[in-house]
Amino acid sequence: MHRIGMFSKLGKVTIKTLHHYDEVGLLVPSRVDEENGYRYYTTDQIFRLNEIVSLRQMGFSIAEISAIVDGHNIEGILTQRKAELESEARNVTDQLFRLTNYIKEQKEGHLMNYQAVIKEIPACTVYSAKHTIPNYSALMEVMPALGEKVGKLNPGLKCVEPGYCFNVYLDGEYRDTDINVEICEAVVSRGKDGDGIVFKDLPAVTVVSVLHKGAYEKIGVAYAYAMQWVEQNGYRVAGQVRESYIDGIWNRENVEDWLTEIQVPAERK
Amino acid sequence: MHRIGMFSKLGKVTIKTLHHYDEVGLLVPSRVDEENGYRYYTTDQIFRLNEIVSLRQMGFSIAEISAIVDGHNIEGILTQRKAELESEARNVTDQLFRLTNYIKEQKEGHLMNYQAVIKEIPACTVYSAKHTIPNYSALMEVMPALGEKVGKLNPGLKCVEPGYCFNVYLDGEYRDTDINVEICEAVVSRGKDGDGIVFKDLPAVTVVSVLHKGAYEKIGVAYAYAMQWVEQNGYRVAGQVRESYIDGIWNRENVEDWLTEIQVPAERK
DNA sequence: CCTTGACTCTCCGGCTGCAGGAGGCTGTAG
DNA sequence: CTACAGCCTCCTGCAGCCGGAGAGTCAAGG
Repeated sequence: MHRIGMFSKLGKVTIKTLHHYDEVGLLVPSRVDEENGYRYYTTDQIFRLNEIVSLRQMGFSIAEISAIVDGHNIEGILTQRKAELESEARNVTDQLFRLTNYIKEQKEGHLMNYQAVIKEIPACTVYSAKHTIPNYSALMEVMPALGEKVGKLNPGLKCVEPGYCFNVYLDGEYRDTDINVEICEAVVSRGKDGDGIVFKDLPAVTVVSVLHKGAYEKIGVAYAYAMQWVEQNGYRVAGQVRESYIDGIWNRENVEDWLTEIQVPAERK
Repeated sequence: MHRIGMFSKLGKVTIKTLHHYDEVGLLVPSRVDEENGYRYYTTDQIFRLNEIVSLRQMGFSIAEISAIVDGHNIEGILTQRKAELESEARNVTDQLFRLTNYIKEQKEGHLMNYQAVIKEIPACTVYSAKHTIPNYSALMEVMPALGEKVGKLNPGLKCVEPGYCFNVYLDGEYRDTDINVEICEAVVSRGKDGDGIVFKDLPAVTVVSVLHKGAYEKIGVAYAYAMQWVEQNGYRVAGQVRESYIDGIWNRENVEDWLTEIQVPAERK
């Protein structure tokens, strides 16, 4: 029989840890003196302790270890932990990727105009319409007109708050004339289709998001940054890029205050 | 100006998170209504939020992010985080290795007689003596005799508690006759060398530890297990193996109760 | 026999980054 | 006028211990 200090040296764990394992019932001393509360352990309990330490070194939680040493659902717990570890491994590699990239950007003296963030866009219902417009500035005429048309077709239809209105450029290449674009705006419920307007339910999607502030002319840089980020950080483009309008002419006078978000659907390579 | 709910949707973070960032001063609303305490955020603050989210996705702590966005010691924090991540990556790979192995052992129906654990053996002072003994059972005569000899040479010298007494087999191959062995026992302080006895200060060392219970005859299996474990889990033997005696004939009558620990100094490959 | 010092006990608080919930005020739409 | 959503401020909890306070215990030395 060893007192706790001796036992802690034998097993090379701290007294606090032994206290804790006692408290949660994972490793209960074989005898506790009723008078003074001293804990006494047998040499044999080293085995149990060793098993616990071994499992903790594989990253199992106390609850899981309790189940394992009691023989409950061992296989399930092991395979689950394995899956967890694999996902952890992916995460760490990802973080390392991003960090390395970030450090490189810093060193290159990039002005860090852009910050890429991974986001989950929730599922939503949108109305959409495809247009061919002569040039980019024509967008600002088409969009309000489309809003009105939808309003007439579906009186009382409401957009979501905050607004989520985005375009998808359908051309396979860059064009500054005769641009094929699909305009989408999120609404709270479906409405009637018609007159080129179609309602759709979009699933949730993971995107790489890059914010762009200011005039639309320079938005190409934000696109470039987003695409490069996706490539350099081990992702792959997994859908159509959305250009979402947060602030614009409708609520800001000053062009410098306009705010646009590039959303690139992405998944891990 | 957006209220907190709106802003949380814009940035795709929870209200709780925004509360928290406000509390720790990382992202303070640009205006707080004095009457009702409502928080108001500007659209511009999305940028700051984005930067914070981006850094959190790389695994920085709140304190580190505060320092980074305030421009304090950016480079140091980044490189430190990188080192952390690299060590995390190694850890996860290690755990995965061990777990995979453990699962395999389970499936093979191994009786799980042994459990390997990584331990840190603290630095200690030992006396040691090299012997050539005719066979293994002779050990049990040599060891007590050695203890007495040391005691005479250094009266009052004390061993550490709990005892740490181990052998190192010096032969490059297995032998069951004329065995070269070094006997070591940890003591609280140095003493006089002499008569084949040498005091040494051993540095701390990381070992893979395997416990063996019962007679010494079958200890070979424990050795085999330990060595195999080292190999299969991505480690490399980094020193002489120690065979440490925890319980034995001196305190247990029953051979079944004897307890020995194989300590294989190991380092990551 | 008394003191000292090493051990042990039981609370209690803290760490990280929020989440969840209670209880109560606010603001707007019907 | 009444819902009802939205917001506020506490307070607690999580996981696995660590650190410390305050107090009792035990064996050895003077």
